[in-house]
Amino acid sequence: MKAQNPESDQAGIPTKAEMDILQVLWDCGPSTVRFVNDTLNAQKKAVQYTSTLKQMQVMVEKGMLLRDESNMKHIYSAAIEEQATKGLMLDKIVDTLYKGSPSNLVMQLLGNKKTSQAELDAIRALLDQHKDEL
Amino acid sequence: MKAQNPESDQAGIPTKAEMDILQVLWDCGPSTVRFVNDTLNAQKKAVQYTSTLKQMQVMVEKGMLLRDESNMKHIYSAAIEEQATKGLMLDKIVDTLYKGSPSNLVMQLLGNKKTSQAELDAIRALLDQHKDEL
DNA sequence: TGCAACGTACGATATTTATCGTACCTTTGT
DNA sequence: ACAAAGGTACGATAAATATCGTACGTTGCA
Repeated sequence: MKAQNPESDQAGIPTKAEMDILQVLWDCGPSTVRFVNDTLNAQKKAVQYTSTLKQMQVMVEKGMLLRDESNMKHIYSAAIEEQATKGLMLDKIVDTLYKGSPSNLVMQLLGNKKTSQAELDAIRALLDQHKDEL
Repeated sequence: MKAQNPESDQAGIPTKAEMDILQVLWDCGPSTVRFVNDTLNAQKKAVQYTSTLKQMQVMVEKGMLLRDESNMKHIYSAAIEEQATKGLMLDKIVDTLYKGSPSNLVMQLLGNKKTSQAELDAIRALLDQHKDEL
Protein backbone atom coordinates (compact mmCIF):
# COMPACT_ATOMS: atom_id res chain seq x y z
CA MET A 1 0.00 0.00 0.00
CA LYS A 2 1.13 3.49 -0.81
CA ALA A 3 1.28 6.48 1.57
CA GLN A 4 -1.03 8.91 -0.21
CA ASN A 5 -1.60 11.46 2.50
CA PRO A 6 -3.62 14.05 0.63
CA GLU A 7 -1.11 16.78 1.29
CA SER A 8 2.22 14.99 1.52
CA ASP A 9 2.38 13.83 -2.07
CA GLN A 10 4.76 15.65 -4.34
CA ALA A 11 2.57 14.89 -7.37
CA GLY A 12 5.26 12.88 -9.12
CA ILE A 13 5.77 12.65 -12.87
CA PRO A 14 2.57 12.97 -14.90
CA THR A 15 1.51 10.10 -17.13
CA LYS A 16 0.62 10.62 -20.77
CA ALA A 17 -3.09 11.13 -20.10
CA GLU A 18 -2.33 13.44 -17.22
CA MET A 19 -0.03 15.53 -19.39
CA ASP A 20 -2.80 15.96 -21.95
CA ILE A 21 -5.05 17.39 -19.26
CA LEU A 22 -2.34 19.54 -17.70
CA GLN A 23 -1.46 21.00 -21.08
CA VAL A 24 -5.03 22.20 -21.55
CA LEU A 25 -5.01 23.84 -18.13
CA TRP A 26 -1.61 25.40 -18.71
CA ASP A 27 -2.70 26.74 -22.08
CA CYS A 28 -6.19 27.87 -21.15
CA GLY A 29 -6.05 28.50 -17.43
CA PRO A 30 -8.53 27.25 -14.81
CA SER A 31 -11.33 25.32 -16.53
CA THR A 32 -14.28 23.04 -16.03
CA VAL A 33 -14.16 19.33 -16.78
CA ARG A 34 -16.53 19.99 -19.66
CA PHE A 35 -14.13 22.45 -21.25
CA VAL A 36 -11.12 20.19 -20.83
CA ASN A 37 -12.98 17.23 -22.24
CA ASP A 38 -14.24 19.18 -25.24
CA THR A 39 -10.74 20.46 -25.90
CA LEU A 40 -9.27 16.97 -25.78
CA ASN A 41 -11.88 15.65 -28.15
CA ALA A 42 -11.28 18.57 -30.47
CA GLN A 43 -7.65 17.45 -30.53
CA LYS A 44 -8.40 13.97 -31.87
CA LYS A 45 -8.43 12.34 -28.42
CA ALA A 46 -11.74 10.51 -28.28
CA VAL A 47 -12.64 10.20 -24.63
CA GLN A 48 -15.88 10.21 -22.64
CA TYR A 49 -16.76 13.03 -20.28
CA THR A 50 -16.77 10.77 -17.23
CA SER A 51 -13.33 9.44 -18.09
CA THR A 52 -11.88 12.93 -18.12
CA LEU A 53 -13.76 13.72 -14.92
CA LYS A 54 -12.36 10.65 -13.20
CA GLN A 55 -8.83 11.42 -14.36
CA MET A 56 -9.04 14.95 -13.05
CA GLN A 57 -10.45 13.79 -9.73
CA VAL A 58 -7.53 11.40 -9.36
CA MET A 59 -5.13 14.16 -10.25
CA VAL A 60 -6.57 16.32 -7.48
CA GLU A 61 -5.93 13.47 -5.05
CA LYS A 62 -2.36 13.30 -6.29
CA GLY A 63 -1.92 17.00 -5.68
CA MET A 64 -1.43 17.65 -9.37
CA LEU A 65 -4.54 19.79 -9.78
CA LEU A 66 -6.47 22.16 -7.54
CA ARG A 67 -10.26 22.29 -7.46
CA ASP A 68 -12.54 25.14 -6.61
CA GLU A 69 -15.80 23.58 -5.42
CA SER A 70 -17.54 26.79 -4.47
CA ASN A 71 -19.80 26.47 -7.49
CA MET A 72 -21.56 23.41 -8.80
CA LYS A 73 -19.35 23.50 -11.84
CA HIS A 74 -16.02 22.82 -10.23
CA ILE A 75 -13.12 24.78 -11.59
CA TYR A 76 -9.86 22.91 -11.91
CA SER A 77 -6.41 24.42 -12.25
CA ALA A 78 -2.88 23.05 -12.51
CA ALA A 79 -1.16 22.79 -9.13
CA ILE A 80 2.25 22.34 -10.68
CA GLU A 81 4.19 24.70 -12.93
CA GLU A 82 4.56 23.89 -16.60
CA GLN A 83 8.25 24.64 -16.94
CA ALA A 84 9.21 22.99 -13.67
CA THR A 85 7.26 19.87 -14.53
CA LYS A 86 8.66 19.57 -18.03
CA GLY A 87 12.10 20.30 -16.63
CA LEU A 88 11.81 17.33 -14.29
CA MET A 89 10.65 15.13 -17.12
CA LEU A 90 13.51 16.24 -19.31
CA ASP A 91 16.01 15.67 -16.52
CA LYS A 92 14.79 12.13 -16.23
CA ILE A 93 15.22 11.62 -19.96
CA VAL A 94 18.73 13.03 -19.84
CA ASP A 95 19.62 10.75 -16.96
CA THR A 96 18.16 7.52 -18.28
CA LEU A 97 18.82 7.92 -21.99
CA TYR A 98 21.90 10.14 -22.16
CA LYS A 99 23.91 9.22 -19.08
CA GLY A 100 23.07 12.58 -17.53
CA SER A 101 24.77 14.55 -20.26
CA PRO A 102 22.67 17.21 -22.00
CA SER A 103 25.21 17.48 -24.82
CA ASN A 104 24.65 13.82 -25.62
CA LEU A 105 20.99 14.64 -26.04
CA VAL A 106 21.78 17.56 -28.30
CA MET A 107 24.02 15.32 -30.35
CA GLN A 108 21.05 13.06 -30.92
CA LEU A 109 18.95 16.04 -31.90
CA LEU A 110 21.51 17.17 -34.47
CA GLY A 111 21.70 13.74 -36.00
CA ASN A 112 17.94 13.74 -36.40
CA LYS A 113 16.80 14.53 -39.91
CA LYS A 114 13.77 16.28 -38.58
CA THR A 115 15.82 19.04 -37.00
CA SER A 116 15.64 21.85 -39.54
CA GLN A 117 18.23 24.49 -40.34
CA ALA A 118 15.97 27.08 -38.78
CA GLU A 119 15.95 25.08 -35.56
CA LEU A 120 19.74 24.82 -35.62
CA ASP A 121 20.01 28.58 -36.03
CA ALA A 122 17.59 29.05 -33.15
CA ILE A 123 19.65 26.77 -30.94
CA ARG A 124 22.82 28.67 -31.77
CA ALA A 125 21.10 31.93 -30.99
CA LEU A 126 20.08 30.56 -27.62
CA LEU A 127 23.65 29.60 -26.87
CA ASP A 128 24.94 33.05 -27.83
CA GLN A 129 22.29 34.71 -25.72
CA HIS A 130 23.06 32.47 -22.80
CA LYS A 131 26.76 33.26 -23.10
CA ASP A 132 26.03 36.99 -22.86
CA GLU A 133 24.20 36.42 -19.63
CA LEU A 134 27.23 35.03 -17.88
CA MET B 1 -8.29 -6.97 -28.33
CA LYS B 2 -4.94 -6.10 -29.87
CA ALA B 3 -3.48 -7.47 -33.09
CA GLN B 4 -0.20 -8.89 -31.87
CA ASN B 5 0.85 -10.94 -34.87
CA PRO B 6 4.27 -12.18 -33.76
CA GLU B 7 6.05 -10.64 -36.72
CA SER B 8 3.97 -7.60 -37.58
CA ASP B 9 4.66 -5.63 -34.41
CA GLN B 10 7.07 -2.75 -34.71
CA ALA B 11 8.20 -3.17 -31.11
CA GLY B 12 6.84 0.19 -30.03
CA ILE B 13 8.35 2.42 -27.38
CA PRO B 14 10.10 0.56 -24.57
CA THR B 15 8.81 0.97 -21.03
CA LYS B 16 11.12 1.86 -18.16
CA ALA B 17 11.82 -1.75 -17.19
CA GLU B 18 12.34 -2.66 -20.81
CA MET B 19 14.82 0.16 -21.25
CA ASP B 20 16.84 -1.10 -18.30
CA ILE B 21 17.17 -4.48 -19.97
CA LEU B 22 17.87 -3.04 -23.40
CA GLN B 23 20.59 -0.82 -21.98
CA VAL B 24 22.42 -3.83 -20.58
CA LEU B 25 22.25 -5.59 -23.93
CA TRP B 26 23.33 -2.48 -25.80
CA ASP B 27 26.24 -1.95 -23.43
CA CYS B 28 27.34 -5.57 -23.07
CA GLY B 29 26.14 -7.26 -26.23
CA PRO B 30 24.21 -10.56 -26.45
CA SER B 31 23.79 -12.01 -22.98
CA THR B 32 22.03 -14.62 -20.90
CA VAL B 33 19.13 -13.82 -18.61
CA ARG B 34 21.42 -14.60 -15.68
CA PHE B 35 23.94 -11.98 -16.78
CA VAL B 36 21.29 -9.32 -17.38
CA ASN B 37 19.66 -10.00 -14.03
CA ASP B 38 22.96 -9.88 -12.17
CA THR B 39 23.83 -6.63 -13.89
CA LEU B 40 20.51 -5.06 -12.96
CA ASN B 41 20.89 -6.12 -9.35
CA ALA B 42 24.41 -4.77 -9.30
CA GLN B 43 22.89 -1.45 -10.37
CA LYS B 44 20.62 -1.20 -7.34
CA LYS B 45 17.60 -2.65 -9.13
CA ALA B 46 16.46 -5.47 -6.84
CA VAL B 47 14.62 -7.93 -9.03
CA GLN B 48 14.19 -11.71 -9.04
CA TYR B 49 15.69 -13.85 -11.75
CA THR B 50 12.31 -15.08 -12.95
CA SER B 51 11.02 -11.53 -13.22
CA THR B 52 13.82 -10.58 -15.55
CA LEU B 53 13.32 -13.82 -17.47
CA LYS B 54 9.63 -13.09 -17.93
CA GLN B 55 10.28 -9.54 -19.02
CA MET B 56 12.77 -10.68 -21.61
CA GLN B 57 10.42 -13.36 -22.90
CA VAL B 58 7.72 -10.76 -23.33
CA MET B 59 10.16 -8.49 -25.09
CA VAL B 60 10.97 -11.28 -27.56
CA GLU B 61 7.25 -11.58 -28.29
CA LYS B 62 7.11 -7.85 -28.89
CA GLY B 63 9.98 -8.12 -31.35
CA MET B 64 12.17 -6.00 -29.13
CA LEU B 65 14.73 -8.74 -28.44
CA LEU B 66 16.05 -11.71 -30.39
CA ARG B 67 16.74 -15.08 -28.77
CA ASP B 68 19.21 -17.76 -29.74
CA GLU B 69 17.80 -21.01 -28.39
CA SER B 70 20.43 -23.30 -29.85
CA ASN B 71 21.90 -23.81 -26.40
CA MET B 72 20.12 -24.44 -23.15
CA LYS B 73 21.28 -21.09 -21.92
CA HIS B 74 19.42 -18.86 -24.33
CA ILE B 75 21.29 -15.87 -25.60
CA TYR B 76 19.29 -12.68 -25.94
CA SER B 77 20.21 -9.65 -27.99
CA ALA B 78 18.60 -6.31 -28.75
CA ALA B 79 16.52 -6.39 -31.91
CA ILE B 80 16.30 -2.63 -32.10
CA GLU B 81 19.10 -0.09 -32.43
CA GLU B 82 20.06 2.05 -29.48
CA GLN B 83 20.30 5.37 -31.31
CA ALA B 84 17.19 4.78 -33.38
CA THR B 85 15.18 3.80 -30.34
CA LYS B 86 16.33 6.71 -28.23
CA GLY B 87 15.78 8.98 -31.20
CA LEU B 88 12.16 7.89 -31.39
CA MET B 89 11.72 8.45 -27.69
CA LEU B 90 13.27 11.88 -27.93
CA ASP B 91 11.09 12.77 -30.89
CA LYS B 92 8.06 11.94 -28.84
CA ILE B 93 9.28 14.15 -26.03
CA VAL B 94 9.91 17.01 -28.41
CA ASP B 95 6.45 16.62 -29.89
CA THR B 96 4.49 16.30 -26.68
CA LEU B 97 6.45 18.62 -24.42
CA TYR B 98 7.98 21.17 -26.77
CA LYS B 99 5.45 21.54 -29.57
CA GLY B 100 7.77 19.72 -31.93
CA SER B 101 10.50 22.33 -31.65
CA PRO B 102 13.96 21.05 -30.64
CA SER B 103 15.11 24.57 -29.88
CA ASN B 104 12.39 24.85 -27.26
CA LEU B 105 13.85 21.79 -25.63
CA VAL B 106 17.34 23.26 -25.71
CA MET B 107 16.00 26.43 -24.14
CA GLN B 108 14.74 24.34 -21.26
CA LEU B 109 18.13 22.67 -20.99
CA LEU B 110 19.91 26.02 -20.83
CA GLY B 111 17.61 27.24 -18.12
CA ASN B 112 18.39 24.17 -16.08
CA LYS B 113 20.91 24.77 -13.30
CA LYS B 114 22.26 21.29 -13.78
CA THR B 115 23.61 22.07 -17.22
CA SER B 116 27.28 22.85 -16.61
CA GLN B 117 29.53 25.23 -18.51
CA ALA B 118 31.42 22.23 -19.85
CA GLU B 119 28.18 20.88 -21.24
CA LEU B 120 27.38 24.21 -22.85
CA ASP B 121 30.81 24.25 -24.49
CA ALA B 122 30.26 20.73 -25.72
CA ILE B 123 26.92 21.69 -27.20
CA ARG B 124 28.47 24.65 -29.01
CA ALA B 125 31.24 22.42 -30.35
CA LEU B 126 28.60 20.06 -31.70
CA LEU B 127 26.87 22.91 -33.47
CA ASP B 128 30.11 24.10 -35.02
CA GLN B 129 30.97 20.63 -36.14
CA HIS B 130 27.54 20.13 -37.58
CA LYS B 131 27.82 23.38 -39.51
CA ASP B 132 31.05 22.22 -41.12
CA GLU B 133 29.32 19.13 -42.37
CA LEU B 134 26.83 21.07 -44.42
C1' DT C 1 -44.36 21.88 -11.14
C1' DG C 2 -41.87 18.93 -13.46
C1' DC C 3 -38.67 17.49 -16.76
C1' DA C 4 -34.58 17.89 -19.66
C1' DA C 5 -29.86 19.23 -19.47
C1' DC C 6 -25.87 19.22 -17.10
C1' DG C 7 -22.92 18.17 -12.94
C1' DT C 8 -20.54 15.16 -9.60
C1' DA C 9 -19.70 10.71 -7.15
C1' DC C 10 -18.43 6.16 -7.22
C1' DG C 11 -17.94 1.47 -8.39
C1' DA C 12 -16.77 -1.75 -12.08
C1' DT C 13 -13.91 -3.18 -15.57
C1' DA C 14 -10.10 -2.99 -18.99
C1' DT C 15 -5.45 -2.71 -20.11
C1' DT C 16 -0.74 -2.55 -19.54
C1' DT C 17 3.22 -3.30 -17.02
C1' DA C 18 5.73 -5.65 -13.47
C1' DT C 19 6.89 -9.32 -10.23
C1' DC C 20 7.02 -14.06 -8.60
C1' DG C 21 6.20 -18.96 -7.36
C1' DT C 22 6.10 -23.43 -8.90
C1' DA C 23 6.74 -27.11 -12.07
C1' DC C 24 9.79 -29.33 -14.70
C1' DC C 25 14.00 -30.16 -17.72
C1' DT C 26 19.26 -30.47 -18.41
C1' DT C 27 23.95 -30.63 -16.99
C1' DT C 28 27.50 -31.91 -13.95
C1' DG C 29 30.08 -33.63 -10.07
C1' DT C 30 30.57 -37.54 -7.08
C1' DA D 1 22.95 -43.36 -10.67
C1' DC D 2 21.43 -39.46 -8.76
C1' DA D 3 21.23 -35.27 -6.27
C1' DA D 4 22.32 -30.42 -6.57
C1' DA D 5 22.70 -26.44 -9.33
C1' DG D 6 20.96 -23.80 -12.68
C1' DG D 7 17.85 -23.30 -16.86
C1' DT D 8 13.16 -22.39 -19.09
C1' DA D 9 8.01 -22.35 -19.25
C1' DC D 10 3.88 -20.75 -17.59
C1' DG D 11 0.20 -19.29 -14.74
C1' DA D 12 -1.07 -16.27 -10.93
C1' DT D 13 -1.12 -11.99 -8.96
C1' DA D 14 -0.03 -7.24 -8.12
C1' DA D 15 -0.07 -2.60 -9.23
C1' DA D 16 -0.66 1.40 -11.90
C1' DT D 17 -3.21 3.57 -15.41
C1' DA D 18 -7.32 4.35 -18.19
C1' DT D 19 -12.12 4.18 -19.48
C1' DC D 20 -17.03 4.02 -18.59
C1' DG D 21 -21.81 3.18 -16.89
C1' DT D 22 -25.01 4.21 -13.63
C1' DA D 23 -26.88 6.61 -9.78
C1' DC D 24 -28.19 10.72 -8.21
C1' DG D 25 -28.26 15.89 -7.22
C1' DT D 26 -29.00 20.76 -9.09
C1' DT D 27 -30.55 24.26 -12.31
C1' DG D 28 -33.33 26.44 -15.58
C1' DC D 29 -37.03 26.95 -17.97
C1' DA D 30 -41.77 25.63 -20.63
